[in-house]
Amino acid sequence: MSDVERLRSALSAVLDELGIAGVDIQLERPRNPEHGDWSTNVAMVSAGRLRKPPREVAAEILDRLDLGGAGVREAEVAGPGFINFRLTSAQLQALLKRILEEDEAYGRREPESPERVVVEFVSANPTGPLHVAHGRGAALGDGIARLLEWTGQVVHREFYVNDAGVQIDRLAASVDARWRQLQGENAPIPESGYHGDYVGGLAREADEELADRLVDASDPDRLDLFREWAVERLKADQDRDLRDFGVAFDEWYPESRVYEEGLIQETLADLTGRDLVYEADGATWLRTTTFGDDKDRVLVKQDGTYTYLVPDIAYHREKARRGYDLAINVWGADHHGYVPRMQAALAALGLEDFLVVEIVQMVRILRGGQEAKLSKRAGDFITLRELFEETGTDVARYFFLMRRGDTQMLFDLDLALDHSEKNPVFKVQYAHARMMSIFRKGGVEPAQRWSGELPLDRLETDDEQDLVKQLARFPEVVRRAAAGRAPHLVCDYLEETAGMANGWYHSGNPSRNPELAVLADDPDLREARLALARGVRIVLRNGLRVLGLTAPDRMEREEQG
RNA sequence: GCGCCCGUAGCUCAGCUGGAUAGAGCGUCGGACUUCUAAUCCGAGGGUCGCAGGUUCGAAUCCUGCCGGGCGCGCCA
Repeated sequence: MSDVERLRSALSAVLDELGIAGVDIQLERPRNPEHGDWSTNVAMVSAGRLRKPPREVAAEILDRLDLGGAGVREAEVAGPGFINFRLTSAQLQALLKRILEEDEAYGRREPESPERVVVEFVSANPTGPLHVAHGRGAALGDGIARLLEWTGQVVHREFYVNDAGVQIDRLAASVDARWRQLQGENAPIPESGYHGDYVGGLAREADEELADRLVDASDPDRLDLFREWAVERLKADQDRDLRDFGVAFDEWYPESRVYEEGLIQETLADLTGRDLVYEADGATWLRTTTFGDDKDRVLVKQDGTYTYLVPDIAYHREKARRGYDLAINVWGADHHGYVPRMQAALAALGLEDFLVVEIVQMVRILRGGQEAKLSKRAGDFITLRELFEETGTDVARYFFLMRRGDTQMLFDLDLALDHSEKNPVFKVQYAHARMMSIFRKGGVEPAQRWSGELPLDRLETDDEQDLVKQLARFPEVVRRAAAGRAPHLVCDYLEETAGMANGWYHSGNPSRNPELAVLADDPDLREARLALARGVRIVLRNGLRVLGLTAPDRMEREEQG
């Protein structure tokens, strides 16, 4: 049982005695250390029900509380009626022991009934290289997936491949135009086509790989060849870019499968059966307004073709049929207006609350204080690969994750390329490497699991006790980040933890304060501090893993010149 | 015009299921420093939380209205 849980159950018992069971017990860690390790507002919340002033209620609660049993050293009524608690040092030692015992599992949880969650992200059209905005979606989607895994959910990472739409026709036409140019024809790329330099490269490669099949092909056959070849080729490129970025999908679900497996007809029949479809103006409409959309939506256009909504509904209906409890989609900001109609359509199928959409806002890249936009390769955007090859994958991922996904972000390339501790990624990784360095220096095997008794009562300084409390917060940070699908909370926590650990380490610089050094002469003190260093190491490593970053044993010095 | 997101220190951003004196990093300023290999460390200054109302014992946080910025509002995808 953790420190909070002990305290919570003790408080709960008292509330029972007072006849106000069921009051929501909020325990929080006060910002101000003078307010103790834990603080609760239960007295203020229940003052109304007891018809007594909050401070009086607080005093009464304290009177009945079994402090020792709750792992509390002292408690006090403060301010308008807060009750502040300070933990016993035995309780602090127990917290650290738990970290050392759980080691690689510290911060993980295993719920009784795990949910099956499909996280769909990136889902870029296979019409060109991935750019930085896709990178943010990739980092965030994978970060959310990892958080859910750490909280015990069963996660499936899925990429929806739009291989059947108009965009693909345009891609094929663009490659075809480039190919005909190679044959000496005057064949301009269609206005609505793809004009990036990479299309020329595709045409040349297709010419080599498909050579003989192209020569005799009719115009429509050649377009089909290009369509099929280019989609496979670009999909493979995207997959390679993502893997090199540390993101691996469990499944690439092609839109064409929705058609091939007859899901369109099934879905339309399902909706029609629910009396939610009607004909008007020569088109077929879905009554999404019944489910909160601001207007009804067309399913089948006047010309008899489907709107993009149809395959999308069919696809998400299929996700539910595949047995997932929850679908999380990470979408670009340009699709946010699409969320209400999609959710309305799913609600129409009895799938309300099945789909959660996380919106990823735009990324601007800042280099040398100026906004960078141009890329030689892609024409009008910076590719994801260009970015992470320049900064390294750890840095790029972290920078995307350290901001909330739903706000626009400025990606400061100068800071990303800075290898000092100004760069938050390196600050955290240095702190980890620093602990590993101490282990090497101290002749300790870091992988070895802790067992037996440790003289943890020797951790007496404020820095040390604060650090233990900080490490104890980690599981709660993971839980909150997962619940809010907000990896940036983990980044904030890691930076704070690294800062505290670095401060602790530096204060023990042997040239200044040898008595504070981790590797102290006193064997017990040394052992206790090494245990704390190991706790720091565990939390930083696990935190970096949650984010999908490496936790280096040592930092490589930059090459000269 | 309507909808969504945003507006917090010079800059980039946390904090937003209401809680005690609003935080971090960078930059600035002032001191130290050559190691427990570690590309430094310590400290200081810096805010009408866009504006105005409202709810509340208590509002950066919730509600309303403005102002400013971004995005979206197709029988396009």
